[in-house]
Amino acid sequence: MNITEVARRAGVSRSTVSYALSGNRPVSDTTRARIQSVIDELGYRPNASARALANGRTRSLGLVFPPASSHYTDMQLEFIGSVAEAAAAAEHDVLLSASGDGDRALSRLVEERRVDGVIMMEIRLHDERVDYLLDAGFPFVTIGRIADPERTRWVDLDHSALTAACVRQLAGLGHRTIAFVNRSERLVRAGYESAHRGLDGFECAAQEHGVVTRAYRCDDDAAAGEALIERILAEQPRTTAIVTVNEAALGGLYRGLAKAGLSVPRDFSITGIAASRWAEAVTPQLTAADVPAHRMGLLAVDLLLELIENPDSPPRHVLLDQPVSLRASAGAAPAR
Amino acid sequence: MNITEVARRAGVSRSTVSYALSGNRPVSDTTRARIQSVIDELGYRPNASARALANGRTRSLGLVFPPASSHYTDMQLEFIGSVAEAAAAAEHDVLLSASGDGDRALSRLVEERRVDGVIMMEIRLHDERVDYLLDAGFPFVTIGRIADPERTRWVDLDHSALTAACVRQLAGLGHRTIAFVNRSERLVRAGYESAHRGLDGFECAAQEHGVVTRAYRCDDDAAAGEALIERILAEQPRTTAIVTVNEAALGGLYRGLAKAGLSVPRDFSITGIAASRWAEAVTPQLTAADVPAHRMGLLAVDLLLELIENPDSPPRHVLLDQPVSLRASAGAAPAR
DNA sequence: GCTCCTGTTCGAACCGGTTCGACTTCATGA
DNA sequence: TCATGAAGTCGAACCGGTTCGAACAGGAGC
Repeated sequence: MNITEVARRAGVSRSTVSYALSGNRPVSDTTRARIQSVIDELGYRPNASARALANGRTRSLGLVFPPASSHYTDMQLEFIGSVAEAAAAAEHDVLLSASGDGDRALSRLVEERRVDGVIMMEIRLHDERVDYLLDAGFPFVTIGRIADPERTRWVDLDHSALTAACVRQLAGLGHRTIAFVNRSERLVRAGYESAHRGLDGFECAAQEHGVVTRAYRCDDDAAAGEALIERILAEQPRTTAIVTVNEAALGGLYRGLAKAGLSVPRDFSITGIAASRWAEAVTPQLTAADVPAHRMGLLAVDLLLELIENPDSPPRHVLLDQPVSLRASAGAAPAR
Repeated sequence: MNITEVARRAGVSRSTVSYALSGNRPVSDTTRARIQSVIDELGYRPNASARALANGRTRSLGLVFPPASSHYTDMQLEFIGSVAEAAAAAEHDVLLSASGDGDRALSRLVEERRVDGVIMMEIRLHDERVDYLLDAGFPFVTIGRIADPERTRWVDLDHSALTAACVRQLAGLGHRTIAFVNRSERLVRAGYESAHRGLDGFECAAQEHGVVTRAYRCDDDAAAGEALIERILAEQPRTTAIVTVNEAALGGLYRGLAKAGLSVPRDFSITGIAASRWAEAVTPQLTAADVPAHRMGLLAVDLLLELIENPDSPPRHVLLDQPVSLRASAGAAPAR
């Protein structure tokens, strides 16, 4: 059941079938109807590889995400889902590529022309994958932005604005010593964008409000969070609040506080940036800026498709702000 | 930089280049070396679409997962990641397809020959997608098994054995009234396999141990879990323990118990099946069978690749058991 | 010296689509 | 009446690989 068979049964040439399907040239109504009835009868569907070969468009998008060695976060899952959904709505597929530094997987996608464009997650301030794609002239959109963001297309959450908002809120509640719980050592070292900008926003706002701060890095799991609380309280006992961007450690942070005999939010406040799922799972629920992963996925696909359609269009990007959802984990600083 | 260009520069025919690359026919060492040096110089990579068209193998696998309307679980994320990883190791790509009941997306993958085979998640006991693929004679592996599992290939966690183990453990601790927290109404209604087999295992074991039970369904979020606890305690006040297969509601269940003034595990025990990430995030940590999502992903890819290589091989499947990780949420039944 | 075999290479056909140029037909306007 | 053009269709070339059959060379065996 290929196009030749359809043409034969409809008594027309292969090109006429093609034109009837694509609409790229006029086909008479009667011919079109005859072709359509053959197609319906046979259940014909054009072969994707052949079509891609002929017109140079695969109609799939690459989604490059970090390999399993690093822990996944809920934000990533939601993001992947929304990208798949948005792509499907535009009749595109999504090709997953778990590609780390060894960018074999990425170059496979690009150089073998498996996809028309790429969405990249877990961007670093200086990211060789971005340089590679720019060099190759291959269409791409990043989630997160590199240090010099003007030449590229991206969707990003304004992490520094959000952590700053958290500090501002805590300062307003009277907190004077606040700790920052960042992502893992490995990610920070690698130059992971959101970790750095989140920290920047935190420190700037803290300085502005005359708050004493200390920043910590924390592995992406509950055990690390629990251990970190102990360390924070030992190193800076006057700490009365935390701003966290590490949602995977959240449950551990809460447990650590409980173990230390601190009740949230009476004795200790905690805020940050997290997927709403995690923010709502902990008790008391976390006052935090929710990561709009779903919206970011849709936007990334939009931007990429636009770029693929029109390769010469100027760089575009979207910087998302996000209100802090007031839940129950931040309160007035305890009297001391 | 296509194969013609490589052939021209190496002074050989296109077929010789092809044979040098594939090894499907002998090529002299000197010729091979000449070709290789041209390839290195040009950075040539064969075009994936052309290759797929010529030899009928796309070297990609489809991964069909539920659409975003239903909530994603951590198990799914880990699974997706490990599938991508295993596929990459075998030089295959993974094509995501968020396909619900309207199986447009699935038939696109299959009929347009975008993939060589399909892995399907969220299997139902009676699943029309399975019937469709069987009819089409298309290679596939399911995560979870249909009611009549002998004809198909699958990887499944033995949910009934696991929930039974949870009941057995709780019964041994003296609990006499135990509630079961299942997945959402929608999923159960749809015939979602793990929900049904989990419930079966729970009820059989309960009967065996003379335990009073009641089964509830719960939406996949914290708020639903919190509300459910209230309902359970109202409808069956003698309940002293819960078995849950709903990891997304877990945080809410804990919160509900705390709100009711019940301390875990002193006043109330809770066990179940959950991704270890969630089990470890709650306080006290959940005694539960961990979902081996990573292993399941690898196995699914193995099974599928084997089937693609050898389409006539007999159905194979893997039923995974999993020990219950003893953490801190289950204890002796309170004296009454 | 001649045949046969093996190793190596080439040309052509093919996979299943898309697209370009050219050829009919037929209606329109001068 | 005849040029003009638009609508509709066809054949051929092309996208970039793979694979089959045949050709050719050189060495072994007779």
